[in-house]
Amino acid sequence: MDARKRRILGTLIDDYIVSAEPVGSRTLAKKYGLGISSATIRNEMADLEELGFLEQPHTSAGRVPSDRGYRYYVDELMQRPQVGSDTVNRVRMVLAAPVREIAWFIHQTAQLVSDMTAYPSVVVAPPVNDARLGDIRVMQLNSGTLLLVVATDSGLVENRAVPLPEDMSFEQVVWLAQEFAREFRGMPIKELKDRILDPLASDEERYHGLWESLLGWMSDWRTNDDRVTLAGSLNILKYPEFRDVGKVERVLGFLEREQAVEQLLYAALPQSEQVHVIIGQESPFDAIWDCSVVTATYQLRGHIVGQVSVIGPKRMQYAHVVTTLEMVSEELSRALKWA
Amino acid sequence: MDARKRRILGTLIDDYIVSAEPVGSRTLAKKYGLGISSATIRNEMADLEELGFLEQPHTSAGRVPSDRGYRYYVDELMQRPQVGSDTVNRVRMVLAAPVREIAWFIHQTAQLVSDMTAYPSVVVAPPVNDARLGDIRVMQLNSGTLLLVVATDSGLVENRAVPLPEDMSFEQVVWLAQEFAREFRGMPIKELKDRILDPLASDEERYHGLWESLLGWMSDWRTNDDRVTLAGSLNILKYPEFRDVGKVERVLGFLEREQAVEQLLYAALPQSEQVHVIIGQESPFDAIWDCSVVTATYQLRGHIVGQVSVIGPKRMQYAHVVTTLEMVSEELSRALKWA
DNA sequence: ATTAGCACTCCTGCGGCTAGAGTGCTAACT
DNA sequence: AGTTAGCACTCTAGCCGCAGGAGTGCTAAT
Repeated sequence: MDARKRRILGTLIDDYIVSAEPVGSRTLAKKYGLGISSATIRNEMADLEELGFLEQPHTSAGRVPSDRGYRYYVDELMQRPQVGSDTVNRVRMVLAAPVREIAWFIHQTAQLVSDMTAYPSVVVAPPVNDARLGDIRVMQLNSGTLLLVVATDSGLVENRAVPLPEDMSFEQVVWLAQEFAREFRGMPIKELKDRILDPLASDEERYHGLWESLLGWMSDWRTNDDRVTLAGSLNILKYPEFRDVGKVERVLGFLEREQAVEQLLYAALPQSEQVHVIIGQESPFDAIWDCSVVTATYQLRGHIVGQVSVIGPKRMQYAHVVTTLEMVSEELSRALKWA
Repeated sequence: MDARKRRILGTLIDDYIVSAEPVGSRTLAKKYGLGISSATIRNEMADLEELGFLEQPHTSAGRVPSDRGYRYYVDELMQRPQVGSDTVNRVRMVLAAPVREIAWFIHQTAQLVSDMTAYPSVVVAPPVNDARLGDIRVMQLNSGTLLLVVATDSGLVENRAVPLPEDMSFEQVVWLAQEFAREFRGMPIKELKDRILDPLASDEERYHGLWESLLGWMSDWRTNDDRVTLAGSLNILKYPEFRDVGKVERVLGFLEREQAVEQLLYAALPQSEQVHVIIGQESPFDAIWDCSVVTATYQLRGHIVGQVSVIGPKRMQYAHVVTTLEMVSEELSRALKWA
């Protein structure tokens, strides 16, 4: 893999990323001043194909990058652009807004990223399981209905309306919730749920049915659903590789399966700082074998808690996406400093 | 418009709804035992075309219903099926779940409807403006951050995290929120917001900056955004009329414009009980001229507050959709009885 | 090692053609 | 007078073959 081969491969991919058409030796020689003739390029391209970096849709078409070609491009060739300060400012403007619930930041980020990259974006919120119980508040929606609001120490919030038990007054419930919060504050939600499911715990029976309601509700807290926010999914319709409705259906259908998405992006977690790229068949899910996924992680209190991610055709603007995600995830971590 | 013409028109539309292909006289005569020859049907179809109920894609194709044809079908011809008790039960099972926030019901309903009809579904939540201020609670997310929870009397809930003002203690904030709630409880949110925007009100300045924060936050409450929930949008990809990505983009793009959708469905409000149908070019939005929209309303405390709706190709299963929506909206109203 | 030249391959697009479906009209029938 | 059989006509979808073009691989010259 000498310098010239790298140069050719890089240029070819650059061109294919914007043109979406197989690239021929002529195009490469003419359009970009490589200083070598098309014949030489042809030879090199034949080599590159043998090495597995390029593919030919058919004999007399130009070359197209293979998964492996993209991989090499992403790992070695692509040149990351500088992120414009106006872009950074835009992100900061949005995320530096008055403090909000974490869920709000997640949504904004997804929206922002899909706007900035013109690909669909997926953002995974911090898991509830790892968080600890913060506080509980009760309010009365109307005569027969209560609203319970539970917060974790990490700023995640969940509301749930419940009927007011007939044999209890509102004040009793408030007191009960206080007791509950006092007893369990600081306990990891996961542990709390485990304990709830332990039959011994319910033996006590000391606090009426509502105590159980509270416990039952906690255990019902969807901790793994609902973590995934999708934005800009329609962006995918813009790319010619998805002119076929069947493909669109497969990809968007996949993105709606939250557990699958979460599992996919889980792969990005170990690589702490690095932005993680999944190209085509590197994915365990065949529904997105025509796609690439770029993922960055963000942090809350120094721990990685979630992912910001972009999905698009394999012919993706990797350089732009990678730098954008790096920047956004950093800004998101910063914006969550308060939490 | 004699009985036979009606019969023919009805059968033709029934067939077209499932086949999606222009229907010829032969098909009609053979497949359905109409007891008349194809020649007679041809004559009748020519009449029906002259009357504006049918159209011909081209000379030697079968006939296709026109917007007017569908309209007549919906108003006069279609036979509503009985809703199976198992279907009703399924809906009740979902909606009769332990009491939740209204937003939860809206989501569930949208999901349910798109599942049951296999079309995208849109549900509009009750407007915040019409509701009255219920209660406010404050909780501490962490040392520097508060969570405000505001509920309306109609069960709508909104959370907002805010920074704790430096010169106030948590207890002071709690007290302040109580005061605020006490002073304004029962006031329509709209009025509250108007009052907030009135410069005179802020003259008082009696309760520090946080009072203003509270007011400012109230005025920031998105009352008209966020009312629209979309579910099952991918369903549209299943129908051959949307095999073209451009069309999909137009329609789904439209559905993401919440204000537009709200405005469209607003047309359904006056017709209280009735299910409302918009066919093709009857819509003021040309993005959905290839579509039909069926809308039912639901109630909260005896008032119509929102819409449950389905969008699909003009060749829609009107009978099924109309009865389904009627049933679901009724069940939704019932499920919201507690609010 | 590079490059010009050339024969070869394969896709794409176009025109023409045919088969099939469906119509409208006419004439016969009840 | 309404209905129906028959028939000529129309229009499309699909297929074939063909030419043009793009791109390749190979060979021979530089």
